[in-house]
Amino acid sequence: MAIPSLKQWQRNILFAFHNDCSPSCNTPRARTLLASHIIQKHIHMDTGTHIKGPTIVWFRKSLRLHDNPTLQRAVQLASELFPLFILDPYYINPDKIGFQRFRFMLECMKDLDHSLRKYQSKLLVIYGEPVNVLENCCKTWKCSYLCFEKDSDIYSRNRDEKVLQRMKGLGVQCFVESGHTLYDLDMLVAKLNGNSPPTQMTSFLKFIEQIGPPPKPIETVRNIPPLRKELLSSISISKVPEIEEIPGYELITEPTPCPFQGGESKALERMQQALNREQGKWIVRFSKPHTSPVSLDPPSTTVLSPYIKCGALSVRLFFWELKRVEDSFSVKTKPPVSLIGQLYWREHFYLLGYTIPHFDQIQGNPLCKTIPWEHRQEWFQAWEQAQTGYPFIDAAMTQLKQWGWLHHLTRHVVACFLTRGDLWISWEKGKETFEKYLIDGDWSINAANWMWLSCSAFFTRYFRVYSPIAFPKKYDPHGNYIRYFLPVLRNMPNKYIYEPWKAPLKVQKEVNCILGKDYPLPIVDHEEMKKRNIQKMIQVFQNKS
DNA sequence: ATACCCGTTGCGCGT
DNA sequence: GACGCGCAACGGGTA
Ligand SMILES: Cc1cc2nc3c(=O)[nH]c(=O)nc-3n(C[C@H](O)[C@H](O)[C@H](O)COP(=O)(O)OP(=O)(O)OC[C@H]3O[C@@H](n4cnc5c(N)ncnc54)[C@H](O)[C@@H]3O)c2cc1C
Repeated sequence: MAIPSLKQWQRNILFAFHNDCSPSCNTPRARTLLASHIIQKHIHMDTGTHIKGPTIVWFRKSLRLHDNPTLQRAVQLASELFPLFILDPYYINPDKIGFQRFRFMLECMKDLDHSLRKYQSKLLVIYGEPVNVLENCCKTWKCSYLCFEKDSDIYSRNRDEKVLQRMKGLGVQCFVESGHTLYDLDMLVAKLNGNSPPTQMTSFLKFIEQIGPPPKPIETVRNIPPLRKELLSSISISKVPEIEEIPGYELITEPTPCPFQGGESKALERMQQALNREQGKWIVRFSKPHTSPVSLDPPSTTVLSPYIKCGALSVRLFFWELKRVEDSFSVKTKPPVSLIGQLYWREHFYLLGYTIPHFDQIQGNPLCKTIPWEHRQEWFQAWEQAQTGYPFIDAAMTQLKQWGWLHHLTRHVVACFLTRGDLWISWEKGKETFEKYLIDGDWSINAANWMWLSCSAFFTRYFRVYSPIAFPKKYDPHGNYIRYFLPVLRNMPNKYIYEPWKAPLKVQKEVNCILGKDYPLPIVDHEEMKKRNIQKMIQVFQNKS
């Protein structure tokens, strides 16, 4: 297949756009509603006062039909519905979004498209700067309404602000619905009564206890109106692209297949499997700190994070399904270690990301301790490129790129190693790497956890340092995890699998792995760096108090 | 004001 | 697959 260049691709899309959307359609339009205003209430709001009109539902996250308040709102308003996804050039860039992350998102889009087609509709996919794309679409389709889900990260909030401005000018009324979090974040902010948000889990739990449980999921939307014929039959404008068709990704070949496929149907299936595991006992015994970082088939946690991140799975649905299972048992684990507890961690970090300025960086972030990290490019590269000489670290960084998902404790070990444990490099750098490669890469959660691990916020006991040797050895004495991701070490004897530099040359030759040639020597001495860095931490904490 | 409690997930050693 | 201690002493919340 011929791969179009970025320019060609844009041209094709614009061409298709003009051909498919002749302004001859004669649909009702609420011309009286000139002022665009945001309605931030949840779904039960009365739409009876609004005349039906052509409506765009702009999908960004929430790539699902179930429990989707934004879609429900759009369907209520629509005389004609345009399900739209915009491929924003800001994101569509292999330096920002890695192969697996982008692949996963495209699979979610394809699944959504597939579901929409059952209603004679489909996902309209357009490449371009969102504000301009939306303006074009609204003009061409003579839209009265635009519906999208509330987003909380900085880029999205700025983008959405610009969109609202532009739509106001066009007289298109916008509806912004909460849906990505358990609770509407603005409702939580209001409940703070001007107090700063909780920074500890125990305080957060008290805070939401007084609010009560999150809303129950709403009915899956089933009355999606058909898409107008010209658009439905057009191939060029609408097709969810293959990853090879995207400029910049065409030459990247998938290293190994990632075991996780995107999409709402896979998400629901995966959730069901988790709920049914050991007839629910797996759920009620779940205790996060006791799950194993090295189990791969199946992993010891749900791996619902990439689905939740894309909104292929609703957190409220997951919450209430967990609640249902828990209610049928008398003995169960509790937050923060339980699975519901994990959803509370997410909510907690979302609220912080929403309210704390510059949450994703050190500068200007009132929660983040300023630690004098020192950037060493060769060390950073060794970490990122799985060349540290510590097999567990390198195996983990290989898994990050191949699968786009790591167990929580594996994230701990590599994050600790990069920052306070060994390399003394800023968590901001590590966060960027994670953001790029993780299929569940999430602005708030990623930043919060990096601050946690680096003792920059929330957690301060800096003498608790993960050993890249002792920690994984507890779970995996034979190093099977390492052997799986680092084939070069596959035949290393158990005795040396975590510390191959200790293998005598004779052994190295026998197993065809010469240190410094086939596999790197360790870039630092962990014991030495740990001692030195704890001393640095003592300095930092003394100077501050 | 001050002391004390306790926090999802450390290590290495001793018992 | 248990637990207690030193490590050297964080910090928000509560009494
Ligand atoms: C340095 C670092 C970076 C991280 N970056 C991300 C990220 O970009 N995106 C992300 O989703 N998670 C991130 N996490 C949190 C956590 O590691 C993952 O959410 C979890 O491993 C996902 O696997 P799971 O779905 O099997 O989790 P489960 O244990 O099955 O938990 C269920 C859900 O709860 C939520 N959750 C679980 N753990 C956390 C947590 N610690 N904080 C907030 N929410 C949580 C997730 O949505 C997850 O899908 C990071 C952790 C660390 C230490």
